Amino acid sequence: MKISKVTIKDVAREAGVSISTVSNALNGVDVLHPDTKEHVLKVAKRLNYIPNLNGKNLKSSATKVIGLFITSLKGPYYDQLVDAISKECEKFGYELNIFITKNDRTALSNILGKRVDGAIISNEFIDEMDVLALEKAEIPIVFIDRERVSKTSASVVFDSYKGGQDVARYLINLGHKNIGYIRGYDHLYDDIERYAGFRATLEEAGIGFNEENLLVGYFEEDASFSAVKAFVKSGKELPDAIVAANDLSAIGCIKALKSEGILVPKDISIISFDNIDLSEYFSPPLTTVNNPIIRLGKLTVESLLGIIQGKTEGKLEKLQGSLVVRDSCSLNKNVLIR
Amino acid sequence: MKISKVTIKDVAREAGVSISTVSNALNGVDVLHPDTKEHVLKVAKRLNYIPNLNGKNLKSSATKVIGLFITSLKGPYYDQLVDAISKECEKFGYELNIFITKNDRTALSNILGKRVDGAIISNEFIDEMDVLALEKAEIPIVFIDRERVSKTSASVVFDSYKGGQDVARYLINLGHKNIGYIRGYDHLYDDIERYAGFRATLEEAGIGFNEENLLVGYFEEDASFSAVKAFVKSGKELPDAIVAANDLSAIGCIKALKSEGILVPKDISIISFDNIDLSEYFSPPLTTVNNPIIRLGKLTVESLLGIIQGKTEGKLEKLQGSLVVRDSCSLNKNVLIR
DNA sequence: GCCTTAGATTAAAACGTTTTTATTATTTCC
DNA sequence: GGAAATAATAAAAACGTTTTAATCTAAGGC
Repeated sequence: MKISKVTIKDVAREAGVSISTVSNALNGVDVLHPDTKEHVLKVAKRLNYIPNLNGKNLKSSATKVIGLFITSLKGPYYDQLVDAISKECEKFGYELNIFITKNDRTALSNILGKRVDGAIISNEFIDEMDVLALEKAEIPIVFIDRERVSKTSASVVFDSYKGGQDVARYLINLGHKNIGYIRGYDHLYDDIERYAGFRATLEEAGIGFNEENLLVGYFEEDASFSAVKAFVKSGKELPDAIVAANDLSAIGCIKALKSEGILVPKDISIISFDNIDLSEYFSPPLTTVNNPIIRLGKLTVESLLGIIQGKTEGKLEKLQGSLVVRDSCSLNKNVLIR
Repeated sequence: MKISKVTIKDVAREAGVSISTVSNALNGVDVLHPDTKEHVLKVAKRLNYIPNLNGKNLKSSATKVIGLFITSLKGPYYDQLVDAISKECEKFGYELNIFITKNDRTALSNILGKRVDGAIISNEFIDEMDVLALEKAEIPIVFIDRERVSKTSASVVFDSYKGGQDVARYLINLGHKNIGYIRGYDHLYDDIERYAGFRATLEEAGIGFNEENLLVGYFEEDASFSAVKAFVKSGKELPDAIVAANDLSAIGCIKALKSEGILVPKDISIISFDNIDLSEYFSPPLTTVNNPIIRLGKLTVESLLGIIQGKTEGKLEKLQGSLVVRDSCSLNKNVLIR
């Protein structure tokens, strides 16, 4: 049934040489007579020989592949991130291998199971203990969802805390005092940091936060839509402004408001994070904190390759964003009147 | 430097049994005394043993992973597709492993190099000869970018030809005669089929096509924007309607027109393919052909697993879409006047 | 109590490579 | 022209598993 696969042995037999010679010819170890090398290569090609990677990686454990372990690829944020990472890997001659997984075991088993030379991890489900195991095994890793540094593991993150501060300050400067917040997932680095920065800044400014105005949108458009819709329907007093944990949430939020006849930014200001492409041509164009996703992706790969090649040790890099002002926020009406 | 990895041998030594016993215990081969099994498992856990996948797959070549070989993940279309595929794999206990590659060699080498049990291929760069090699090797494969069937390879495609016919008929019924077209990539199945269906329908209706109205937008928003912008700037007579090869192209097209003061659908009708989420809330909401992406993804995985498990042979499945009428098309003004 | 059988475990072969070491053939040196 | 160095190739060990075949021990059968 199963067609017998052509192995290095077959090539050796067909070419009339030993398997070591074939291996050397194929891997460019410059020790062979040019004629034999050429001959072997020709035979290998004729037989359509393709090396078994399991055999190969079993012996010489450099796979030349880096693994990206991520919980989801959905949405424009990951689009950009993955694209940047992929391009950068290609540039350096590494293969990228993406694993979508919420299950930390598949990550562990693929990383420690030596299918990759190094890993990029954006997977909050890998818990502290497993991270420790990875560090102990001294496998090159870059985290983009947590701050974690060792000799062989680095972190590249967006300075979300600073982002949270920025949006809070911006809204405060516009005269807003009653500010709501739509969180994403409260176990995610970016969500935690953004919210923390926001709250801290409010506190510094002596402005209170009404816990009733804290919604949850799971970084998604639909969930945010529902949450906001429900809030409005409940008849509670609307805040002057709302911070959304990411642009997608802001979009869901604005759509919900719109469906209830509430206008942005006239009746309420909305501000968010990421600056995805869509935020520019959504109506209204979103005021948002630019997240340098592409640079983050590039740096991640560079950092990882540095560790893999033994050139650098793990370190923490925190990338700064900047506020992109568009049309979704306006001065507080009360301030205007005053 | 490199920390020595714990292998099955270490577990065996520590547990005071042979490596075969460890292997049997770990893989649930029911031949061991329950007590030994339990003991071995406990030791393995204590040592944090994780099997080397290369060693494992070298011997017993069932990897329980399926590979997705795809040229790009960018854009909402692939978002949905990959998400559907991923969920379906998980459902059946298979690991999904995504390779972004324009380079057919990495695909070939990973598939024939036995890192996967089967492959889903959406990669036009894999040429006919290599496809033949894959079929000859009898490796389970499902193509979603071409029609190709053998005992171990299947195809699941969207009926793009029919889609092309549908949009053409719809525009003709609205009274349009001078119709333009924005193609994607003319080596891609969906692009070829859509355009062919469109042209054939025009011909049947006795309506000519002006080759000057054929633009190229590479399935992207930006490229389409530029192409349309250039067309308008050139001063050529605008068609009554334009078919865009996908929604993203339509969006770029509409934005370009808008920037030149041309209104959709008042001045010109735009129709496209895919029905991505965005098409609903873009302004104007797009009239487009619904592409059952999620069903396509599910069917792909089911089909592949059927082949892997030897239950089914390869077959061709062609999924039908349907026109979703929104606001980007209108009756031809000339018809109205008449 | 001996022989067979079943149950439990182990030893050894195999998977397809790379790499280290060994072998053979050729050249260089004086 | 023989020893030593060099070049070219091959043999064998190793990587970490699974699996097949072999061994050992205890249990039954008579």
